[in-house]
This record gives sequence, structure tokens and C-alpha cells, in this order.
Amino acid sequence: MESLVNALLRIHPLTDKALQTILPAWQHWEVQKDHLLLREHQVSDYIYFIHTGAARIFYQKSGKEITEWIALDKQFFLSITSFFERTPSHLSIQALEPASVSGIHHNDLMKLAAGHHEIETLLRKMLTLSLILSQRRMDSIQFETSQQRYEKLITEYPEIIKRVPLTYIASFLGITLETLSRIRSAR
Amino acid sequence: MESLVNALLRIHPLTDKALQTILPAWQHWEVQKDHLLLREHQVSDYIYFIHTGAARIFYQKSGKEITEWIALDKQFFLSITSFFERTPSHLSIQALEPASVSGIHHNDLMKLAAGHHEIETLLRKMLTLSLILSQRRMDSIQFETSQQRYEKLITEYPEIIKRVPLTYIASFLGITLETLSRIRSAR
DNA sequence: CCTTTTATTTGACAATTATCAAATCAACCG
DNA sequence: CGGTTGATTTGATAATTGTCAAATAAAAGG
Repeated sequence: MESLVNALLRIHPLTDKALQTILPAWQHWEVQKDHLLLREHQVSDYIYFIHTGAARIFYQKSGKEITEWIALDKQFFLSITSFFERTPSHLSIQALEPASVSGIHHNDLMKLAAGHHEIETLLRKMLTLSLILSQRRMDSIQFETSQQRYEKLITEYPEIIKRVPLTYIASFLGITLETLSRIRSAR
Repeated sequence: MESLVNALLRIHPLTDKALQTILPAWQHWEVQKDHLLLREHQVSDYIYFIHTGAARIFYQKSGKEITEWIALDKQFFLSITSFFERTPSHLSIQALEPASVSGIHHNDLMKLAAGHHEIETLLRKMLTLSLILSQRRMDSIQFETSQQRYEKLITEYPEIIKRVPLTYIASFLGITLETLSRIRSAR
């Protein structure tokens, strides 16, 4: 709980009142390794926050699984298009380790945002950060070599190699498993 | 003006009062072909809306210009990171045709959003749309062939070929001019 | 209309990465 | 511990795209 509060306050300094309003809206789950938080074709109802553990967002592409995002401790994650457009997701979300996860439902969040200017601002700032992140990732995919992307990843998340199978990391980086293996052995 | 109002209302149905509050904050410019709306290293102060004309967002990458975005009539465009983080932009924005452009200043928009819940919501929805777009583009860059990306582009904007030089289109698609030329001649 | 400049196409070659196949390594279970 | 399964590495080859150089086409200015 504490890490969720910190994460929220870091995004926007909510008053105590607003904080007390939004906190009860979060639900909590302890899920096992491999548990699916979201299945393909479902409408994604939650923005998640992972307290401890790891999860991946992935989809099927011509028979293969493509990992689109990997979330480690203390990160928010969601299926953006499905959550905001209220359409069935082509993505699935799966725990890669036993995980402690919180989530806020779309209905609740929208009601809170409509009722409290502060929470609307919080949401706006979350979206701003997310958009900036998305832009950076796009830049990175388009203009950095896979080598560089890999280096960046392990600089930012050194533990990721030990916690997440290379197949997932490879497709997250937009390369094949074999290419990643060669990049790694060349260092 | 009318197209800007329509564009805003399509994003979020503002009350008349909110509309009358936000409209005066927009400035208007008629700019010539090649005019720079934003120069590299400047902090980007405006979200722009292009009534008529065309513009591109680009940056220098090892001596070459990379076009990151192309905006045709009735689209919003901005240097996302610079505008929201208030940091000097690595991007430039240039009119590709004589253009009629509106813009709202960061200071004004933030004051309005803080003062009016409705405008905060409008901004939040703009960011949501922008994030969805950014995700789609990322997907497209990472998992579609350049062939497919080109097809999509001309399906959505058939006129773009006649209005924008192929060099810009090529780098927008993330390929070289030569590769684009070959894709085009193969059809 | 001709000249100059810029935009686009074409060709040859090199570099990067994907694909397919097989080998090795590591982890887990009885 | 031995065996089975899944993860990772290595090898050989093919496909895609980038790079550099040159040719052609189109546009702009006098």
C-alpha cells in the first residue's frame, strides 16, 4: 500500500482528502506465477500497480507470442487501448513471478476523476508521463540498434536478466531470441 | 476557428462557458512555407492546431534530418516531451506549405486546466487520444513491414504523396528514401 | 524555353537480422 | 541421481534493408 501511495504522490501531490478518496477504490490481489490478470479478447478494466513481482504484457502474432511490456516492482501497467477505448484487448497480461498487485477499475477511476478535480489532474499527469515514456520507447525502437536497447535495459534494470526469461526480453526489445543471445555473448 | 472548435468538441463536449473560456487563449498565425514554428533547443511553448496546410516535426540524427511526424489539415501537433517537461526540444517544427495555424501556450493551458475541471478533462482526453496514437505507431514500427506501413499511410492520407516530399515520408516511416522508392515501384 | 537545382529512381554491394536446425545447458521431478 | 523438459547458445543460410554512387526526372528561375 505504502509504495502505491508514494507512487501516486510522486505523480501529483494530492491533498489528504483526495488521497483518502482514491485509496479505497484500489483492490488488491496476490497472484501466482503465470496467473493471467487479463486475457486476450477481454475488455481491460484495470490500471494495475505491481508492489512486488513481475508481469508481462504480450500478444499473439502469427502463432508467436510478442512481449510488449515488462513491469517490475512498483510500476503501473495496463492495456492502454483496451482500458481507455473500452474495446476487447488483443493483449494478455501475465504474472511472471508470484506478485502482489493493486488495481483500480475503469468505472471507479472515471467517477472519481469526474467528481474531483484533483484526481482528474492526477490522471492527466499519469497520462502525460505515460505518453512521454511511449514517445521515448518509439524513438528507441526506431533509431537505436538492438545492441544499444539491450545495454540501456540492463543498465536501468540489472536484475531483469535473472528474473525474466530471455525469450520475453528479446521480443520486448523487438528482436529474436537468437539475436539477443548473440548480442549477449559478444560482450 | 470553426474547425478548431469542432476538433475540441469532438474530443470532449465542453459547455458553452468552458468553450468561451478556452477559445480566447488560442493565438493564430499565417505562416509561409518553410517557416519554423519551433527551433531545436528551444522549449516548446505551444500545442498547435493546423487549420490548413502541412507541417512536419523533425530532428537531426548524425547529420541527417529525421521526420518524426507529419501533420496535415485539422490536426493537433506538438513536441510532446519539450512541451510537457518544459525542457529544450531536440525537435524542430516546420511548415511544409503555407499554413494557417493556431496555438495555445503552455502557461495559459495549465492555468485554464487548474481553474476549470472541464478543461482539465479536455486535456486529459487529448492526452488519452495521443497516447493511443503513440501506442499504435509503436506497434506499427515494431511489427509491421515497411511495405505495410506505407500502404496504411496512403490509405489514410492519399493526398500526402502529392503534398509532402518522399524524403520526409520515408523517414517518417522509418526507412530510407531508396527503400521507399523501391516499395513504390514494386506496386 | 533553356539552365540549374532538387527530387526521385536505379544499381551494386555490404551489413544486419531472421529463420531453421541442431547442440548444449539448466532446472525440475520422481 | 538420472531422465525429461524447457531455456539458451551456436551454426549455416536467406531475406531485408542500408549505403554509396550514378542516372534520370521534375520543378523553379531567369
